[in-house]
Amino acid sequence: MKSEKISEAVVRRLPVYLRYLNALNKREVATVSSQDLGHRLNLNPAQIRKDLAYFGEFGRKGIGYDVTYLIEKIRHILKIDQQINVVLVGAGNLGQALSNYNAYLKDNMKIVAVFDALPEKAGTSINTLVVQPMDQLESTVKKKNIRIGIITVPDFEAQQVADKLIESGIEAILNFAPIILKTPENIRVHTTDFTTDLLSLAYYLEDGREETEDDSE
Amino acid sequence: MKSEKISEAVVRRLPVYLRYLNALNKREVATVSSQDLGHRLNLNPAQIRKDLAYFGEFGRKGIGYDVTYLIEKIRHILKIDQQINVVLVGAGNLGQALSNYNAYLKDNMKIVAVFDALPEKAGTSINTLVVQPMDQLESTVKKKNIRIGIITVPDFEAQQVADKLIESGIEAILNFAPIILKTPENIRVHTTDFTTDLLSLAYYLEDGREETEDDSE
DNA sequence: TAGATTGTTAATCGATTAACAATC
DNA sequence: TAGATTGTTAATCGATTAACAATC
Repeated sequence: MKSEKISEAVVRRLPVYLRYLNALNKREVATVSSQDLGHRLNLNPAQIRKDLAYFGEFGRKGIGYDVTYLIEKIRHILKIDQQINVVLVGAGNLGQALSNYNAYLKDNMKIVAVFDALPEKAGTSINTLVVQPMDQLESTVKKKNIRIGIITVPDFEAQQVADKLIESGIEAILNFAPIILKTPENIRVHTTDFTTDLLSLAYYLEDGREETEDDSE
Repeated sequence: MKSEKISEAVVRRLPVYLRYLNALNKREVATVSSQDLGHRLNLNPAQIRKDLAYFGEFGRKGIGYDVTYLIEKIRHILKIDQQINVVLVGAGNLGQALSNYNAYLKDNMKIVAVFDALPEKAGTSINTLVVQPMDQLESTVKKKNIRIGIITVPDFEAQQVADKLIESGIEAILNFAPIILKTPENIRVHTTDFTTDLLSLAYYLEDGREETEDDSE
């Protein structure tokens, strides 16, 4: 166990480990080696061992990692050994799609409220949740102890919504609008942008141009 | 202009540059410096210059970059100076949400067909597109010259759908299912996973534990 | 004991940033 | 000419991978 700063790359691999460990657990596999994990997840075994070692000594030499124990540890590291409540702002198709993931997120994260800026959306239902108007955001965030906000509104509304979320006391934001949010530095923001993903994929298309095809990977 | 291999990090920044350049263009800003761009996009100006320099000399010393010229160049690099046709498989909420982005993607990428594995979905409509059954995939991909596939099916179907897409002649895949697809190495795959994003955000929550808060960033 | 596998240090690799001559 | 800004090389930083002693 060392007290180095943990890079974001490491943190983003933890949920990937967790997912596969959960699958192993379901199959009642008791133990897994960094070798196995690496092979399955296309990662270097040394990297996996190093990632985990940032947080403690979870394995046993000669044996590997106990699956249920490691699950427990990663859940603790990710702070999802307690339920984390999430609010979603933007009750459009994307918001609706994401709220379907609640089942997947049984790892103790849960979307517990949905808001929309359009007053006429208020009162409609998304899955089991009733869409609320924005003026109830702060009170609901506080009442339900909501700590993470998801933004699925059009880009021109996103900054305003982010501001309101932060004002309401949210600690982290997952932003689906294709803009760079201005936020205080104690608020963690991840932006995930479908169009960026898709446009960058086009780069890798083969085509009739004189590109050198030394794309070694 | 050098002929080094371009890293994925560089390629993923190009659409980000493009988006902001388009915004500048709309505002009829003629010229932009790496300084300006960096400030707006939270990137180091040297990095922006270096990224662009991989592909050519697009700027003018003492002046900066001509906005419309740079847009043209980046569009060419990303290969979206021609229309790229995209197929979406999985007509659920997420598929529907993504098909709404067609308007955004006016940069010459377009979702031109939607498929679903469930026979009863066939014939229903998503935006202006009629959902087709899977057995029409290959013929449609060929007929419409579709080159990229988006997978928005449940995780247990994703590998199968990927196989079919590849068989049909697709060159790249954007995968929204939380699994690691096995694909031939000439097929480019980007996986984007909502649950990974959300779980990794939880790590950054402040809480009552003895975490050292040297999270310097 | 022999074989397997961890945790960790050292080596490598790659990406970001700084610096600056060239030049508009 | 003076000021601004590029393109590019060199320096720095950080992340990944290899190697191996410790040990189950």
